[in-house]
This record gives sequence, structure tokens and C-alpha cells, in this order.
Amino acid sequence: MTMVDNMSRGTAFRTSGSGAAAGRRGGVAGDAEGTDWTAGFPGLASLGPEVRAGLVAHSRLASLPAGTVIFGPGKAPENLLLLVEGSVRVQQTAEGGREVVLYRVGAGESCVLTTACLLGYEGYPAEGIAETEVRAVMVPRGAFEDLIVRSAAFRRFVFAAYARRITDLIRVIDDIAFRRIDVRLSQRLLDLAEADGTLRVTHQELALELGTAREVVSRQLHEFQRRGWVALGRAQIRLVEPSALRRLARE
Amino acid sequence: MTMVDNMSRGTAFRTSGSGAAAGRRGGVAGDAEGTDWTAGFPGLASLGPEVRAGLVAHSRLASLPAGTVIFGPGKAPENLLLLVEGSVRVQQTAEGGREVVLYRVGAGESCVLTTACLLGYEGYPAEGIAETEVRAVMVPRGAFEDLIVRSAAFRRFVFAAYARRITDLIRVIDDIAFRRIDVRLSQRLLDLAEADGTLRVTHQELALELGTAREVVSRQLHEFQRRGWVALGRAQIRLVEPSALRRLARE
DNA sequence: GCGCCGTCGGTGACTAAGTCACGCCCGCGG
DNA sequence: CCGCGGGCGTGACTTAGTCACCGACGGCGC
Repeated sequence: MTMVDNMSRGTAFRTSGSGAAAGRRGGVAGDAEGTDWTAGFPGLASLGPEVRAGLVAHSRLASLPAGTVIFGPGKAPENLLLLVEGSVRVQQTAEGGREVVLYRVGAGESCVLTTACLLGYEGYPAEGIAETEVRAVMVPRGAFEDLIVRSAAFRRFVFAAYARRITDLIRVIDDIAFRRIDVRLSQRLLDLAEADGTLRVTHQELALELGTAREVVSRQLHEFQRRGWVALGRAQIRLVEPSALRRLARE
Repeated sequence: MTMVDNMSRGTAFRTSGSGAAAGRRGGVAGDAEGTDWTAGFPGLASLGPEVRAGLVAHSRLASLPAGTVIFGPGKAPENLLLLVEGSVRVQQTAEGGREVVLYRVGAGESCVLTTACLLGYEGYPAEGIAETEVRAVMVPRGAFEDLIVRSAAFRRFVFAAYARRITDLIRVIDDIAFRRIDVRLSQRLLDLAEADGTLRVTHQELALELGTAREVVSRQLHEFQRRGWVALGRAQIRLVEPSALRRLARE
């Protein structure tokens, strides 16, 4: 579904109230031209064709290498991010270097913390890091506001994204406060495993995922190994008995 | 506990171009008539007068007794809540009866989890309970959407509220994962204390606040007492040396 | 007053989790 | 060959959470 006739729809994006320069960069920027990436977003399926075309025209598709810090304390984002490909890890770092992973944003999802920061609030607590190479659509502030005004479907998309993140965070709270770390560790192992049942992570990295200490992870993994559930190597874990891990993870 | 009937679905706000903002009482129920409660919301100060009038006309001021469960699993809300007076506690209850308090909504704030549920997402994880008697403006879904479309100021208000809640949740995660419970307990004591330096709570209630066990709270309080920082009575605590507690809380 | 009962809190013994200090092994570059 | 740094193992210890039980207080009916 190619939408190139977007300019004919002159009214498509005209910021109403705020008049905040809806970055109409001369001749439409970016490599998003022509590709209707909106198909990759289930939540955007019900957008009207003109709205969709306008979105495509006013945003740009960017590629970020793995490891890019997308936002963080003192690094406010400029755009709403819609992930086309890759994965963004949002984490909280405490003093002393300990971390917890709050949630991940995957393909087809949006990074709403961005908009929260952009539109409402200063003082970001968390940071977002590209885990893999990331291809994402950057929707500038003006276009975002305009979409909110024009499209009920887009509003639903955005609010659903917020709700999703909030439930994720509440889940993390529940996990940390009430769940045993062996249970949480087994869940992570299953989540992070490749298709072949191996994962290349250090104990330290797993500890940061779970917001605990390296020694704790090491001991738990050792216990898993003793039971024959995993095989451990240097910075590498092979899941020998995933069904047992799943059973534990369901606690 | 009068539940609000949804009137005026579909039609956008009739902007009362007519007289004063206050005057509209055409069939709109509730005690909100005439009172321009929007003054109590700093975030709404920049709303245009017509928008404000429409908001007043289409919403309804309700009074909920202390203890009312405003939302919860299987109890989806029908309105956006703007608190005029009182306090709502939002908490998470795990199986086994243990709880954590996620955040509180105070006067002048809005309960956005409500909108998230309403507009986007099913499956509420948390529940909201009126801690005191609560006076709140109930904005029905249609009016909410209309406001979002019409007013940039209202959008800012809503997104700021989201951002606020998200940062609150991240703060809770940080606390639970990385802070010692004596530090967290001293913070709560200071937060929950009356002006005269006393609080009437049971150890059990404090434990639920912090997501820990009653015995842990009891032992910590006992230790505080041993140091002469507090005086303990049945379901009552007096802060004897608040400065010492503050010092600890700043850890 | 007396006894009943539910809530509130105290306690000891135990397990789970996190902290601290140290030391080993492996791979790699000089 | 050596040194070095990342990754891991380990023991000893502290802190937090769990379990079982009991006693003390306060309200209430009588």
C-alpha cells in the first residue's frame, strides 16, 4: 500500500492550537518515504488512510546502532519513537551501579516514556538503551500532537501503550516485592534464551536484569546446574531441561 | 456511593458562547453546578474559559465515603477522576494478602490509571481506594476525549499526570529493590504523621504500605524506640525525635 | 464487675537474600 | 613469559522475610 500522494492532502497535518512548528522540513525528510511502515503496527491498523499518509510523511525512519542511549537523565528525547525493528531496554540505575530492567519495547510498540517526558514532565528517572540495532520511526512533537487531535485510533494506540507500560511496571514491583529470585531467574532465562536454548550472558548481566547481586545469580545458577536443568560455561548458559525451568517459573 | 450516569455521549462540548462560565445548568446533575472547581487544579489553569465551562458542565462532582473501592480488578471505571478533596490510595495486592502501596492521588491531581483502562487496555492490575472521604470530579469518557481534542492545555495536563505516575512507580521499584527497610520505614512515618507528630496506624498497615511483613515493621519500630526516636502505643506511634528519622530517611 | 473474643503486637527459630572480601582461572596483549 | 582484567567461586556475615505460637489489650454483652 503505497501512499505517495500525501501532499495533495494539504490539510493533513496542520497543528491546530499550539502552532508549534510541525517540523515540515523542506520536501519531507528521512528514508521513510514511500514505505508504509504503519502496517507493522497492529495498533495503528485502524488509522484512516490520510492520517496514515500524513504520519508517514511527517516522520522519519531512523536506524540506531546497538548500544545507543536513546534517552536518559539529562538526555530528553525529541520524538515519539515507534519501533519497527529491534528492541529497546528501559532500565533504572541506582547509585552504586545496581540496575533493574523495567521493561523492553519491541517491534510494533511505542516508547511512551518519551512522550511523557516531551509533553509533560521533566526529570526522567530511567534510561532507554538500544539492545540490538534498532529501526524506528521518529514522530516529532508537532506531528504527535496533531495525530492525537485528529485520530481517535491514534489516541487509543497511545493510551494503550501507556497502560501497557504501567502494567509492566506494576508487574515488576510485584516481582521484586513478592517473588522468589529463583522463580524470577528461571523466567529470565527462558525469556532471554535463543531458539536453540542457549544464551550468552554473564551472571553480572542477569543480576542487573533482576535488580539483584551477581553472587546471588551465580549461586542460583549453580543450583540449577546441580539439578541438571542448565549447563554453565563462561558467559554462556545452555538450557538442558527447559520444562523444569518453566515449571518453576510458573510459581 | 452514587454511580454516575453517562449523559451527553457523542455530542462535542457546546461551547457556551453565552454568558458566564458558571451559569449552565441544563439538565446536568450533580453539585458541581455553578462552582468552578477548575480553580483547584494548577494544571488546568491555562484552559480557555469556554473549555473550562464545558468541562464543568459535562462533568459531575461526586462524593465518595472513605473506603470506597474506586477501581480494581473486575471493576473498570467509567470516568476520569479529578480529585478536589481527599486522597486515593492505589495499591497492588498479591495472592497471599500482601500488598504494596504504589502511589497516592491527592487534591488537584487526576487518576490516570482510570483513563488508561478506559481508553486502552483491559486487565487492571491494581486497585484504588478512597483513604478519606473524597470529593472528585467525574469526567465521562466522551467529555474526556473531547477535551483531549480541543485543548492543548488539557493534553499537557493528562500527559503530565501519566509521567508523574510512571515516575512514582519507578521510584517504588527503586525503593523496594535497593533501599533498606529502616530507611523506607522512617520515610513513611514522616509522610504519614499528623501535624502533631503522631500517627494512628497498626504495624500491619505500615507493613502493607511498604510491601513487607508485620514482624519486620514491629522489629524496626522497636529498634527506633530503643534509640528514643519514637514512642509506641497500641495502633499509635509518636515521633519523639523526627530529626533523627529524617536523617535516616535521607540515606 | 466478669468473661469472651478479635485485633494487635512480641518472640524465637529458621530460611532466603544480599553484602563483603578474597582468590582463582582464563584469554589476551605486551 | 608476565601482567591484567573480566568472569566466576566461595565462605562468613548481615539483613530481610517466614512460620508458629502466645500473650496482652480493648470493646462488648451480661
